[in-house]
Amino acid sequence: MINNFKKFIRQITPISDTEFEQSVVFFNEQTLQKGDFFVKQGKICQHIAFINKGSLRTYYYNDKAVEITSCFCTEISLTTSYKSFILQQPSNLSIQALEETELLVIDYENLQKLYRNSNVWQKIGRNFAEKEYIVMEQYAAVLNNETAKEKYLRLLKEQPQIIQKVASNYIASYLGITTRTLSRIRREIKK
Amino acid sequence: MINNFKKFIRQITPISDTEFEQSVVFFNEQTLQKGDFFVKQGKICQHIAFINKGSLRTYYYNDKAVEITSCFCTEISLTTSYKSFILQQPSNLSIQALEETELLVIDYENLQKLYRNSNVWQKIGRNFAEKEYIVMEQYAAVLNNETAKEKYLRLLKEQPQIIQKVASNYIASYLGITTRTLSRIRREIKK
DNA sequence: TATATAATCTGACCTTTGCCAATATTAACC
DNA sequence: GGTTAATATTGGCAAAGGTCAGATTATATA
Repeated sequence: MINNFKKFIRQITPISDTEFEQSVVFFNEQTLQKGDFFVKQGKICQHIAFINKGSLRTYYYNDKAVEITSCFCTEISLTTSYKSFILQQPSNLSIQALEETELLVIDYENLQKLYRNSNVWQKIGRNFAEKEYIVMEQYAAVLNNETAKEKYLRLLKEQPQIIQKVASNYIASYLGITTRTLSRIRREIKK
Repeated sequence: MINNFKKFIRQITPISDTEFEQSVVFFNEQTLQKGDFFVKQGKICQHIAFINKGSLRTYYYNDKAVEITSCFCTEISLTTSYKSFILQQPSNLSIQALEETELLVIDYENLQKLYRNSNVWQKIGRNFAEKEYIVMEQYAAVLNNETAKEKYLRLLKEQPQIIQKVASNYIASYLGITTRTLSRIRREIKK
């Protein structure tokens, strides 16, 4: 787990073994069972996690009280209820394990410590924010420009594992469509 | 202009007059006339700008070659083609002045210098990325959950100046609707 | 294996929005 | 002030996608 994390970090920026060792003590291993929550709506999100194994789903309730999946988080990436974490305000998102999931977790205070004391960690933090931005920009462009079918085909291409693993109502809300439409699309595609 | 910028920066993080003076030499003032481009699609975006006065519109062409407005940028905030700037790859966005606009501009190399030498600027950089992320998350949630009418009413409430100032086809594409739909909505609202 | 439970799919119908072309309105310019 | 060009609105129709309830399939449990 630690090694995977080190590799992950080094894809972002060089970091010496020494500095990595000194930093990694602020992280804790955590295992979630399927259905366990990493973040619960209404609570302030205090953690960022590196996903070593497994996957999670991020969701919220919109103004019409409909559950909307906003993200599927998979191995060898980071997850958090980012807005809540940044602003230290109650989360509108919940994050729930889709299967048994191994995490390496740091809390807000310790991360601020790393930021204060290390330009390397500042850079990692900025890099994470930048990447999250790019992902979200792409997601918004898709939502704004593609038809239901196009969105589904895109997901099928870009994250086929998700479609295998995940309930269809989750997929539908992630794509901004209803299960009825999803079902229609699936039938069409079979041909 | 410089003073507005200093105030703006100090809302993000404390910075001494000395450090600010030393940093601000890396920024250049620039004025755009209505219609001038700050960024052109296809070119690598080399700059971030503080908008002291005026406003700009960010747009791109989607897969169907339809022009889509993705952002309206207004006074006392930052603008850039962020993905292009971060990855130093050709921009799919263009950014164009909607009116005469005063900018304070820094280029990529100089900003990297500031990042390298200053934890304060690292923090400013991270903060900018975080904010952009939050804005984009909100935009995606709106696109995913609201009807054409709801989106329009939201814009009317949150950025009424935009609706005054901007051509309706820009507004429509920003909201992910057609001008036909926008026109229908406007008529409805008149009552 | 039978039964209960949950997930998915489908039919019938309805609403919203898109498309295209024509018209009206506004702004720009000589 | 009249002409031109750019913007905005509208009508008619078609298509995409939503709603809801019932049918079907898959999954879990006794």
